Amino acid sequence: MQNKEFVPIDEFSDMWDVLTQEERMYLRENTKIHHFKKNQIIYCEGEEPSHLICLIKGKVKIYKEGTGGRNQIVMMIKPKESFAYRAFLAEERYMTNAATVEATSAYFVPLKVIYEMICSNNKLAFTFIKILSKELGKAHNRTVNLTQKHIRGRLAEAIVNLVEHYGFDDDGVTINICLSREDLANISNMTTANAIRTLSSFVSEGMLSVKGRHISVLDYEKLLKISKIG
Amino acid sequence: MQNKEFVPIDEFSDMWDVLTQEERMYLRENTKIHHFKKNQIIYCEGEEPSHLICLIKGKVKIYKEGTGGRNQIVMMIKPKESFAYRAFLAEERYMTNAATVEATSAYFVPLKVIYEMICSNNKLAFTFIKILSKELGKAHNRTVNLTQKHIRGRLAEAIVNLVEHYGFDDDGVTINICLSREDLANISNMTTANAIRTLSSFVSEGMLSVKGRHISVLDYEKLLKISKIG
DNA sequence: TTAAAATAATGTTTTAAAGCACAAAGTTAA
DNA sequence: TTAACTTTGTGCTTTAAAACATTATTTTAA
Repeated sequence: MQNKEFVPIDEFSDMWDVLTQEERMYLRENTKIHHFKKNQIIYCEGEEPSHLICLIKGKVKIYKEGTGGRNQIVMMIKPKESFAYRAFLAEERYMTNAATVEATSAYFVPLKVIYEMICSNNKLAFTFIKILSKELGKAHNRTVNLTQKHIRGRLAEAIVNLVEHYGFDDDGVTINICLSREDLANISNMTTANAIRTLSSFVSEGMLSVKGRHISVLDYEKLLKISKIG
Repeated sequence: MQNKEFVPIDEFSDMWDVLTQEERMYLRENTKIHHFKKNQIIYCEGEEPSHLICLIKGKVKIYKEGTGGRNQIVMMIKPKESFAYRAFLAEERYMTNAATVEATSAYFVPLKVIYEMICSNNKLAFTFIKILSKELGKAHNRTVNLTQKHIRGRLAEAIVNLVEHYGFDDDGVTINICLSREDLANISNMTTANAIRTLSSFVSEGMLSVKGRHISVLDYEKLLKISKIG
């Protein structure tokens, strides 16, 4: 069941540190690995949740389809993070879609295995409580940011969040994620044309430099300031 | 510690059904009751969370202060619901403010008591997991609704949500909550003037009738349709 | 290696909603 | 019972962002 290329799931992400040796084995036995190409859909709104997914490598966007084909990205996932479990825990169907933004490998754990372990291991239950509480706080923040800030503030904040989440490449300035202008727009709640325009003005103001989809941050302080003022 | 006017907290809200007899006693012994007048602030952004609050009677708004004095109401609380615990579970300070919208009584339970019980009672942990998961789903929905729908859709949706949450008075049409136009605007992400205007047009279109702050729903289907189309 | 498609870039027009200003009606307080 | 204040209601003006249109530039595929 385990792939020899990869370490076992319980050693990969520290969210499983709280498991007993027995539980770790149980988790390993029930974990499978799946691979996805770039821009592949992992799950869709309305489907029944079946697995917790823990990213090994690659990047994933979680988004909701809005009116008129405009999507809203509600969160971005990076390696070691898990997703696709919320709907199950709420006893709902998926309310979001998940798609890769680059080639991706991930552990798949049946949600009933997760459920059993949450029921028998308090510490794991608390791990989920904490993750969900933090996510809920972020979601409230995002709502206010996206509804009250102007275009420049929204894009600046989106870029700041990408920096904080994915960090920089070895050069120390290039953000370690490549997104289309459309995805950038869907994170910042604006049209693609406006994302392009606003990104260009950030470049001409000397805050960023852009090479295709690679964004480098030249003046982080200024970016932060714009993201706060709105 | 208990007030004779009110039933014990564990009998009042069914979220405590999962507690053992011993835990119930422990909960009761540590619960106090507080009373608030209309428009009183219960807690503020930045404060250290100390108590879980369970509403006995009255209504509470949870809101974030936005730019330029415009607040965003992120949720409304009704009797039997609990709040003020998210920040504690996420090990953060409050990110929101809470204020009464009418005279309110509430149970106050120290969060360390809640923490102890979550750690010792898996079922209670799961209760919180489920509540948080559902809230997170709602928050994602709200984000998309508030960012993508137009004014009429946003207000219609806000009113639909109020109906679903608070229900009707005995007459079967008047929504069982009275909010200022400003609060209505702060739920639907618009200016007060636009809330007033849009509400008036809903009235002149025969969907609603309004007497001061009392809103009656005359054509729920139409309201629902507008809330969905945007 | 050309064609087709997707993505990026820019200019122009339109519009939804904010901003502003002011009046009327209710409330609260002195 | 005035006065002061808050809330509600409207009209007018401005503006931020969407919508639309068109042209480059990449990327992908045939």
